Amino acid sequence: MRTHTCGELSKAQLDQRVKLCGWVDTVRDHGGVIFIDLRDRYGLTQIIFDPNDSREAWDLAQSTRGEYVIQAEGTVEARPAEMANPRLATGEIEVRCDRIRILNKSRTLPFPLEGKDAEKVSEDLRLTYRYLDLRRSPMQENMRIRHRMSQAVRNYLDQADFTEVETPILTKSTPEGARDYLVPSRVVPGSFYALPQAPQQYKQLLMMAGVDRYFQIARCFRDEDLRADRQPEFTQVDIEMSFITPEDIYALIDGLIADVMKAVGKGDIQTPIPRLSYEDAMNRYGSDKPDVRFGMELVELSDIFEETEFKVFRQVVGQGGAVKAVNAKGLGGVPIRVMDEWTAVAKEWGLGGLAYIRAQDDGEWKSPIIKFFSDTEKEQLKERLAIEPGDLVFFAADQREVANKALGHLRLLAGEMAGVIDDDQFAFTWVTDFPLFEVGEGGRLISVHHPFTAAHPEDLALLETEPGRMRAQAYDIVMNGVELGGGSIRIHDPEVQSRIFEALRLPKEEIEDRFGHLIRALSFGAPPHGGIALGFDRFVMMVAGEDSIRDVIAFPKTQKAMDLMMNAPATVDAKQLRDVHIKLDLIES
RNA sequence: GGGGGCGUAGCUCAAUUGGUUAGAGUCCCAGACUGUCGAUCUGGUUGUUGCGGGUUCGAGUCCCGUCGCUCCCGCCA
Repeated sequence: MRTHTCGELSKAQLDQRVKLCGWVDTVRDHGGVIFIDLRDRYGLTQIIFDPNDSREAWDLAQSTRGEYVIQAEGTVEARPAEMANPRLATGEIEVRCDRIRILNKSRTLPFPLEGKDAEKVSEDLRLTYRYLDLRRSPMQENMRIRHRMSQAVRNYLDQADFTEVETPILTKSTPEGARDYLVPSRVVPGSFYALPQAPQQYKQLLMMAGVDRYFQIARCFRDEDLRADRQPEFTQVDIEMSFITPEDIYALIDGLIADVMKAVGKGDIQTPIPRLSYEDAMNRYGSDKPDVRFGMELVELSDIFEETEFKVFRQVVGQGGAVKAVNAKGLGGVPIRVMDEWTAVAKEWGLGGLAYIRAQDDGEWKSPIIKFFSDTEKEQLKERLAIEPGDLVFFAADQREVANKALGHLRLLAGEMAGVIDDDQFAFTWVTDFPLFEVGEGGRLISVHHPFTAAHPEDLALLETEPGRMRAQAYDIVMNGVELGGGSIRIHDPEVQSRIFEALRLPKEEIEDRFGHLIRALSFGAPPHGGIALGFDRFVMMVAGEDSIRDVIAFPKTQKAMDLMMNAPATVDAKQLRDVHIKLDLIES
């Protein structure tokens, strides 16, 4: 139907007879000559119709409207120099057409695809007519970026001798973790499959199968509430390897990220990617996913205030808590109103309040608490925080975890306000040595990563005594303050695995029922193994410079997990329900 | 489950802090125009102010409920 695409013609094809197909982007009708911008995925080409060339074609051209699909035939001509359009790749030429076929008409679109309003169209409209939204060039570009990234991942892992294996979508519900999406069984009444939250157990079983190096670009499903970076179905680059230590994972992923970033033209990533222990990340950045594009690190001050006159600080230190602060360089001039907002944020994250010092340009400190500080304390503060005129210092005094987290959030606000976060920079970091357990309600242990995670070799002995202090052989990869992925070395000893399940206080029957196959598999010569999973949608989102993964997923769902285009989920026929043995008794009408 | 924001013409937004007949740009329709590329010019059509109640002489505006979209907390091993 076409000899060329709308993106490829140039002076190289001068005087050639060509056929183009595409969508009518805009029509500029001058009464005589008519200009049409013809668009396809590859670009935009100006085609012109002159009544003197073909009255018939000119008439048809005049009847076209936006988004009509046409085929046009004509000759490639150079534009006069002053008529060239430097903003178009094809801007030096145009196609003088004497034939046109209208392949399909289009109703007026429910929203504009181009122009100043196109970027602001409400998202529910875009989602209802997603196929139209996807015609927009930013969306086309996002789909291309995603494609290039997945290709780069496949190439890299293929060259590293990985085998891509598909694992089941219809699988089994496991306790803990996210809520499962369930699929009723027709053949076994009253039984349900679950869609995988991740191919976790399958990939470990593949190691026991001797696959040695597995990967999958895997769809995962979690029935939890949505966010800008969370969809009910999402994609992971899922990786597992045998006979490895964390170092092997770091090296592999460093290389993978560098390759992928290169493939999308985002330059050279410095490898090895720097590492931070979980403890350091929390102490220095107040987050397990630190944005390391800027400084403003958290500074320890507890020792300075052990015996201070300022009661609030002294008591916190006396009770084993921490006094810490951040020097938000150059923000000394922020209005009190902002400090009030930040105080509210501080309280949301558990602080009693937010003390601060504003170092004025003349060097004088303004602060509600400074009167309590001795000269020595002030001197130590100034030195340790490197306070200069024009700086803003804010303090947190609380239990160490609370102070860290609160300052971590405030640090991000401060960095943003100071304009020190470079949107074009991509800063990766590993966070290592996560704790194995966190302590939940009633002292109950919960796996921080998942219950198959191996403990740090030195810490296994603490399992029955101080499990809360155990470190895991678990790691996250973080990009610009966003958790890109995480993984761990897995337990390969069935006895250790059983001890962990017991420590998690899972009932014996449940362990057998839900994890029996895994423990059994471990007992048949399971190799030491470990892996990682990367959140592919987030990765693409960051590279594409979007704020939501919805913009890098072709057909995403709304915050209520609805597909507005397909109108899913939806009710089904009574017969379909009978087939799967389901009766809708609990729905209140 | 909780907190915040938004909902007015096909689209993007106004509408004097309760006051006459709800406007603008754009899109769309018609006409004019042979070098535009956000074409231009002239004219025209377009409203259940998300929905349902309430207060009031009077509601886009205030109150209650509800629906939808969105951001966040909880949740997401």
